[in-house]
Amino acid sequence: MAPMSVPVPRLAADPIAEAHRQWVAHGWESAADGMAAITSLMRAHQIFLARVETVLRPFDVSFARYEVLMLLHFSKRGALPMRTIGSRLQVHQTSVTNAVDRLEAAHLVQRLPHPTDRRATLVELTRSGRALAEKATAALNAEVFTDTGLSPRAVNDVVKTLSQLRRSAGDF
Amino acid sequence: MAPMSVPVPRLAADPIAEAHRQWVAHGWESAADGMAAITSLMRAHQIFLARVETVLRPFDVSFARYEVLMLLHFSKRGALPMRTIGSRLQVHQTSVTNAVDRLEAAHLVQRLPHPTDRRATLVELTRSGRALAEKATAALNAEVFTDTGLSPRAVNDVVKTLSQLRRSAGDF
DNA sequence: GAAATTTAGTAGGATGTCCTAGTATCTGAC
DNA sequence: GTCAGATACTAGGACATCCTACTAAATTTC
Repeated sequence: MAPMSVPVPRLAADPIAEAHRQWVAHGWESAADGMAAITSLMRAHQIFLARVETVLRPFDVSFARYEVLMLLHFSKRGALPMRTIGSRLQVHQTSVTNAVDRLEAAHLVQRLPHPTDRRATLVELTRSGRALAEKATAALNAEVFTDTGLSPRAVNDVVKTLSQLRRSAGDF
Repeated sequence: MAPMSVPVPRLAADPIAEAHRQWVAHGWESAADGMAAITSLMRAHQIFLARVETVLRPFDVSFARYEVLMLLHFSKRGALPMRTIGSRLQVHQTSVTNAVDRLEAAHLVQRLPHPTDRRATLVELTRSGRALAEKATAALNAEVFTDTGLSPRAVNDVVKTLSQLRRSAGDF
């Protein structure tokens, strides 16, 4: 942190506003707003992912693996087929294989044969996996989710707008 | 695409709305909205990144490398120090090194010694790099940015809300 | 009932991101 | 002027994501 007596250096203008101006200057008015929206999304994602990963680091899980744990935590039996995990989280099967490999190595989940479909594999939360999910959630709630840096109204707007977007993209 | 006579299979409910319900059910009301907002952001990011990468694939550049090209394209001399690229794009120096390595291998940019600071390296857009930036932008404008799947009003709201957020996160 | 197709999961590889560590150079305090 | 600390960049490694290709098992078709 800079001492208070030292003026904070002038930061450059918002790079996205700058890009928007460039888009307009090049005659791409009709795409400028969309470009700004998508670029904003990319940056906001980066910012929040970093925050979340920082909070999760002491628990030795990534956000991707945390999402798997929570999905299992919320399921009736604490177990789901790999494939189901992939569709709920909207990630590629191979990403699920990767995440489950690591979770299993950390004894947070365990692979079990599916009782009726021998192609499928069930992923089951272990006792320590469930405990970790709860502790990590408490930390995320306290340190990230409760105060996102946006007003409650803005938070709601973001959720609504993006859910409209996800729906139009076939997310659900 | 499914023929019109075949009913579209019932998709599961929105997974984020479902997670929100779970959060509330577990007594985490004060964090539920923030969780939903951040999770929505993650999904929206994933959706748009995939769209953008699909459009850029024929040009053999990723979105990360495209951003570097555009930054150089918009600079006065078509050249910037590595470090400047990193701060403008808000990515780690090593990510810049990685992107520039690949862009240079594709002859889209070229590394030059900095005239006054021998520690620094200038990255300069080549003729073909500039041409590619223009063609890729035309494709992105036409296929992604002009129609994001959101209303113009929603697009503006997203930009405004997220810029407030980026500012509070120190993004500019 | 057998063959073709679809589905579930894994393996290997590419890309992008970050982190830590290391080298070279510049800056500023003394 | 020297030397300590800051700054610019690269190297190597950990993760996460996707893609293509492959095996095994279930389902559909005929």
